Amino acid sequence: MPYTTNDIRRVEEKWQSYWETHKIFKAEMNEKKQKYYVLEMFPYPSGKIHMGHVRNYTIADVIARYKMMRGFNVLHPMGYDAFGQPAENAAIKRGVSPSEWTYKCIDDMRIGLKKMGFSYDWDRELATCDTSYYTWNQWIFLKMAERGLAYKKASPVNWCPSCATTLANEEVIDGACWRCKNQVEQKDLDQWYLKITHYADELLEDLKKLNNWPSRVVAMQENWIGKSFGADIYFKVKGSDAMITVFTTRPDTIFGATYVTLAPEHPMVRKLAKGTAQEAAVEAFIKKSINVSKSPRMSGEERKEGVFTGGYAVNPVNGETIPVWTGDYVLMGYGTGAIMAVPTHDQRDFEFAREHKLPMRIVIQDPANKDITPEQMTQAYVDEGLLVNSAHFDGTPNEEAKQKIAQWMEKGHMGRVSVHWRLRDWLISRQRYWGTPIPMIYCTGCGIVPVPYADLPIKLPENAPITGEGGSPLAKVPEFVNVKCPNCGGEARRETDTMATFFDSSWYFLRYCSARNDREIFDAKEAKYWMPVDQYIGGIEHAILHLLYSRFFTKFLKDIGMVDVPEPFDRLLTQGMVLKDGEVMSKSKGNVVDPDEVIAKFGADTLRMFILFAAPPEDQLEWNPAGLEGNWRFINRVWNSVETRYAKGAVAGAVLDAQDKKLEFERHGAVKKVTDSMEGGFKFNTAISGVMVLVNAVDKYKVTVGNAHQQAMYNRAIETAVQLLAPFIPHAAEELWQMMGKTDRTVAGVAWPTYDEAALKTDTVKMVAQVNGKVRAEFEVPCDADEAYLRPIVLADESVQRHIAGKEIKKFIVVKNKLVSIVI
RNA sequence: GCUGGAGUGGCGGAAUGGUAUACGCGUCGGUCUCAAAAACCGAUGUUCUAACGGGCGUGUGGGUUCGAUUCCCACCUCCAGCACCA
Repeated sequence: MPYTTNDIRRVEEKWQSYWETHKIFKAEMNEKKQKYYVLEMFPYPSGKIHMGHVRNYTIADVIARYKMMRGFNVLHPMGYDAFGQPAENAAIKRGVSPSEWTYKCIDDMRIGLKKMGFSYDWDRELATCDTSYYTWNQWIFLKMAERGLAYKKASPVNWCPSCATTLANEEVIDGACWRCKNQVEQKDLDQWYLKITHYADELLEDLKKLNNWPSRVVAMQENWIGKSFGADIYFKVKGSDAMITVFTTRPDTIFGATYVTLAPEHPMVRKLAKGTAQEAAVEAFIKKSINVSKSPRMSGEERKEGVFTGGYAVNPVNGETIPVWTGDYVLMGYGTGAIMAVPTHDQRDFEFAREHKLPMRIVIQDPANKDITPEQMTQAYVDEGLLVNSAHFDGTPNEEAKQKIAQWMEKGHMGRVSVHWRLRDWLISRQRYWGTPIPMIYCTGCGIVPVPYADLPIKLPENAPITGEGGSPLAKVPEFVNVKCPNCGGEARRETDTMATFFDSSWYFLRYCSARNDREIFDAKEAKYWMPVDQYIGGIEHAILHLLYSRFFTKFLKDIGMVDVPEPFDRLLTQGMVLKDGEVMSKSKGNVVDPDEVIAKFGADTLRMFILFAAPPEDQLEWNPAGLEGNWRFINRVWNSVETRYAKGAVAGAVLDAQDKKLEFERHGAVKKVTDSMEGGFKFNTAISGVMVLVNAVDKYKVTVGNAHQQAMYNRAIETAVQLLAPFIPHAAEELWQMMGKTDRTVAGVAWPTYDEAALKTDTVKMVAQVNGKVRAEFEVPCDADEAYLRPIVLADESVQRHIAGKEIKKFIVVKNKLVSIVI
């Protein structure tokens, strides 16, 4: 009887319900047991689960089940990243409330997750839009505000006119909104920021601890934080007391500075131009540069535009007077918004200088081209060399001069050694409804007053008009806005901005540690036990922001004594995309495969197995219906083997014949292979192939009718195969386990099989002989045979003889149990 | 440009110094059947040869080694991320 579609449905429903009612996967703190925390990046509840979710969570589930069989106390929770804009869009489009829409989606997702048979502790399920969760967002915000890490600042922000909201720098991609792809504008607004830069050094330093993260993720974070060493240099403005501070990573080139360039937004630009012939030109240039959204300015392909400001500055190291320009290739947001231009040794300065006919001076000599003049240069010389035209530094190697000149300037008050970062503070204000209200109050008398902790939570009002236009919906709810000042009792207004949703996902892994705690954010003792997350699994798209923010929050919560780990995620696995016909599966491309349909036909086990077997977890996975059927066939073969050839109660004898030994060899070998594949970085594809090899051997093993010994040998081998398959195809494994009469425990709770090295040793071994690196013959020889034994046998071989052909043997190399290499 | 990764049969992939292509898919042949499907058995890198046997073969070119998919050097191609960050 094959494993029919009806069997699949019956078996899968049976075991899903068994696991749930018996709370097989409930996690409880137990100091005596070693814990293992497996976590997948929780989903945004937008509807049903898709193949990307299925892959992500199947990977996590196999790890969780495997670790449980290995005896760990496993925490494997699930929840929903439930605040966000799609809920508001749905509200506008369909007239349902964001809350109603979101909870409906959560219900749909939960059904999909349960159908896959994932081993979650459902008692810890959470949704970030629940008041019981976002209360603690507000708590964290207030704690940060107390320490000056949450602050309000008027500043130019990225404004998406289509979404009518501000965006973090991270949410602007090539000058467009990451969500709606419309052009982003610059606008001055009062906004809340989190001071992530306070942790810049720690966030960078501690990357060294993340040895079990993919190197590219670490590299991306390093890049994003962007620490640059160099010097700030002070240029006096000619004819005034004003000063321009520039930042450079190349203080060794200071004697080659032939002009200074300011970002168009730099406050000195207008001051310098005032009253000069350049005033009108400068004004026009500022207008043009600032109004143009960031994208063309940042694209790097544009010609470098700029104008002379009309002012001059003095190079502090040589007293030289040089012109001050403003140019669009200098960014206000990095460094000091001002640079010293050294066209001979910086490609951007070189292009700008050529474009605007500015002077150049060589200060680092190209050893291969010593006599070149600036006029002959076709590009900046940016490699190493000795300093020239640099007063008493002439002849110094430039790498050495970087430090020497910076220190010399610092001593002479011409500048100072400095460090600048790319990382900026995190803008979290959103003019949106479906998010956590920021717990702040504006009082005309007292100014900005934090909501007292006792007044939390500040609940989202249910009746806010959501139109997608005209700013924050909360501002249109008078009962929400109008409030008494907690300080003086006078009339006051609530903050109507909500928090960016990345805030919610920056600490949810901590909430899972005690998800039902209604007295505090989480139980510190539970967090101490469960943290850090041992294995985190998710998409590469979160390599920078989500992971950086989570690391930031963990460091903050450590500083206030809530957690004791410096980093939240010990190991990180970034799973690859699911493709169909070479393209990423997506609704917009119309090439999605619905997990539900696959489950209906082949079952969740087959789907799980296909996804794990078809590619290593980090690689892209090409959807392949034929492969899926192959995996279904395999499950069927195992099912048939148990159903038709397994017989309970057989007892093995003590003596093993050659066939028995071969089977035991395969059985122990498979345990080793699967265990090694799991331990060595979760190579599920090779783990599964290991079980397939065993099943092939089991099928070949012959049981003579009535031979109890052989029956017992057979039983043992197929039992091991089912155990090894339990993490991968849990439903079928449970059913087979039961069919084999193992009713005292579920296979999910049974111990992972072990192997015996002795069983992997055979009496004889096949060896090959190479002559000059080419295989010429095969031999069956006793295990561990040495050269004295092998030499006469190998040399007597006809094929070996032919290839030696009377020539002198220079070397005779024996690699134990593998090969003999003869060199002639 | 910078950073990270990858290049192996018809396809997904395996092997991290020792018989390249495990395992699966596909294809071909066979058994069973009135027939088909399913299932099972066998073959399957390429090339020369009637056969026995041999040559070639892991992106390209070098190197180290008795032996290289694996280590080293140079290059090519592709993918991903960042990008006028001074």
